[in-house]
Amino acid sequence: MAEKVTIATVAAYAQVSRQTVSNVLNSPHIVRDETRRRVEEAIATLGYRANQAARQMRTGRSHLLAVRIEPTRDGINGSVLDRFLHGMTFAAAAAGYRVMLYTADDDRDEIKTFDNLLASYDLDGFVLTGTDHGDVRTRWLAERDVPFVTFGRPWDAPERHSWVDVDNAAGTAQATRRLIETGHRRIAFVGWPAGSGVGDDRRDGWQRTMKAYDLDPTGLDRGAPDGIAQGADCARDLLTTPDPPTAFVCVSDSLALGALQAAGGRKAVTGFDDTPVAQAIGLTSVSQPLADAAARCIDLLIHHLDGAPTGTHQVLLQPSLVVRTTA
Amino acid sequence: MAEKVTIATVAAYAQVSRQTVSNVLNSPHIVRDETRRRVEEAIATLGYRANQAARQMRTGRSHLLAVRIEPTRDGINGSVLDRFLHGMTFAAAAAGYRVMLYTADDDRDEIKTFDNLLASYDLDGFVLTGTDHGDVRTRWLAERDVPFVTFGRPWDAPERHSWVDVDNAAGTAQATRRLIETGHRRIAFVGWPAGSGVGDDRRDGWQRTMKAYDLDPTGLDRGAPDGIAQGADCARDLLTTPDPPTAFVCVSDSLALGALQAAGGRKAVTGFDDTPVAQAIGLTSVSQPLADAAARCIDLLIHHLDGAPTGTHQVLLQPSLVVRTTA
DNA sequence: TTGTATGCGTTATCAC
DNA sequence: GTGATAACGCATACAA
Repeated sequence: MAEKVTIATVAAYAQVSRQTVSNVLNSPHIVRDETRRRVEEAIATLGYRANQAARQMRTGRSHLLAVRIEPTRDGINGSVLDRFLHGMTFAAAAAGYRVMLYTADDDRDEIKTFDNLLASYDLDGFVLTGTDHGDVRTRWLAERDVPFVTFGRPWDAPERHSWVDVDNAAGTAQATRRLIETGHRRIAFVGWPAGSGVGDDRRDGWQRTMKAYDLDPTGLDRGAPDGIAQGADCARDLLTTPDPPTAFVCVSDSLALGALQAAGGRKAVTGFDDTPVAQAIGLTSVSQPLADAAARCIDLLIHHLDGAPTGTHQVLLQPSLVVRTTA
Repeated sequence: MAEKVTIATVAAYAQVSRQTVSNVLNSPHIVRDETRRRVEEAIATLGYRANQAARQMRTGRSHLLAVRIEPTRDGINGSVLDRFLHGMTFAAAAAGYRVMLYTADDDRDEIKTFDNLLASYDLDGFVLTGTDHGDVRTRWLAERDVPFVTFGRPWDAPERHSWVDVDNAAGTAQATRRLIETGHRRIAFVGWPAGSGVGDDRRDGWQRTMKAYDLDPTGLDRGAPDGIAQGADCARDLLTTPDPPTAFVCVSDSLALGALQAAGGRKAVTGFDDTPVAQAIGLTSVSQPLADAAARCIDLLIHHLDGAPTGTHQVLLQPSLVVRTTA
């Protein structure tokens, strides 16, 4: 292991005081050019890197951001978080921050973890993936003035805090439009039961587009919990109606896969999230710009950290339709 | 925000010196029972948690572990890392450690990141997922006495460092046996090109099992880079031979999916990794005990950190075959 | 512009 | 068994 090189080491090497080294690092403009060059050269030669722990003790900032990692829930949607995490880590590193992981069983447990993380590691901020109606976690954080950004907007109060989200409605609208343009008229929607902000938003996009083209969505709407079997059930149910649909816009790749199986491949189907499953079976799906979303989350969070803590910011990103063989 | 509660706060509340509080935390046995109880009560009442930054400055240990997060490579295998990360984070937290993420483009870049992380954050150790022949990363870490554990064994020198791995050969052996027991005799292997430790190991499991049952594997072995199209190509190639196989043991779910498509669903197929794709389409696949593997990695790493740095440890875990509809 | 002194919260060394 | 003191590496107010 290389010797530990501190500010003192650099100072001695560059023949200046420790303070001057600190100035070069934190307020370069107040140091004379020639001195600064000498110090910078010493830093490079010695390979000096500031010790975060010491810096944190002094400044109270850890340069650490936290995000929760969830167990792959229903299996099919796990890669979404994966891509988001990678994007976050990359963007954070570019800004001089690091990402720390934590797990939690539920909201109450997560709040307990917030408390621990804050007390022990002095975390600078949190990125929450997803938020519910009346989220207790965001309230807890806000009450304590802990900086945070959510990926997913708060449905009950859009401007309460900063968030980044994908325009879900635009995604399903795009899928619906594509189906209409390729000749379909009876286009069904296989979604989640009403009540989830994201699901309702995606339903809206389908419904509005249908109406915009003077197509009647009545009776073409089904809702079920996420899952392949549920998607198949919904599709079968729709196919047995008097005037059955010729295409399905689905709220997730899981439901889409089910619909695809039920339809025997003879109907057009679109999914949502562009998961590996969609890529594997050639399912046309709405793709979220996850790396971009992650980067914007980091941007917003760091903006909160660095700049004035005044006001919140919202970012709405556009998804894109990845056309494959099923639509 | 609650007031900052330090050792001094606790000491004042419990009417003892700061040092006594520290003793209660680090060497409880040398403190008188009654005093210890009083201090512990104060800690609980005040909700005191040790400040990691300060502790780290003194002890040189950050209680931080790092792991690399990779961009979902070929799409289909992303969830494996996801599950592993969750398991790591969970196990680490239980032992009082936290997991930090980093990204890297290649080995050289990763080593640079090691250096930065070590210098800036005083990381306690690394978990590397996967290791190649003559891995420069493990050499770099070993040379500097940085504790690390790999998930995946070093193929060139099995006992050079501590690792946790899954018995790949046992996995394909199990799949092959299952196919033999259900009546198949011509069982092909769709693998990766020779040279990758993992791929060769999985091929061995198939080959050995065939021979154990007096079945001739000659001519039933194909190798291709990972991918659905490649799997389909291999399967088609095998199916046009004079005595075509009736079943395919595949080295990955991607290749298995391709084989499945090429065989038109009329042949038995098994995959490897039990990815969401396998779950979605009902593909029989070998499942790795990822949460367990992650926990063992953490165990080994912390053992290195706490205990004597003498000797290395190896853990080989058994995979299990998840039987679905394709075999 | 540069140098000096001080404290962040913790633990280790030493007297008591 | 307990309490004072120093030190970890850094950044800031202040004096030179």
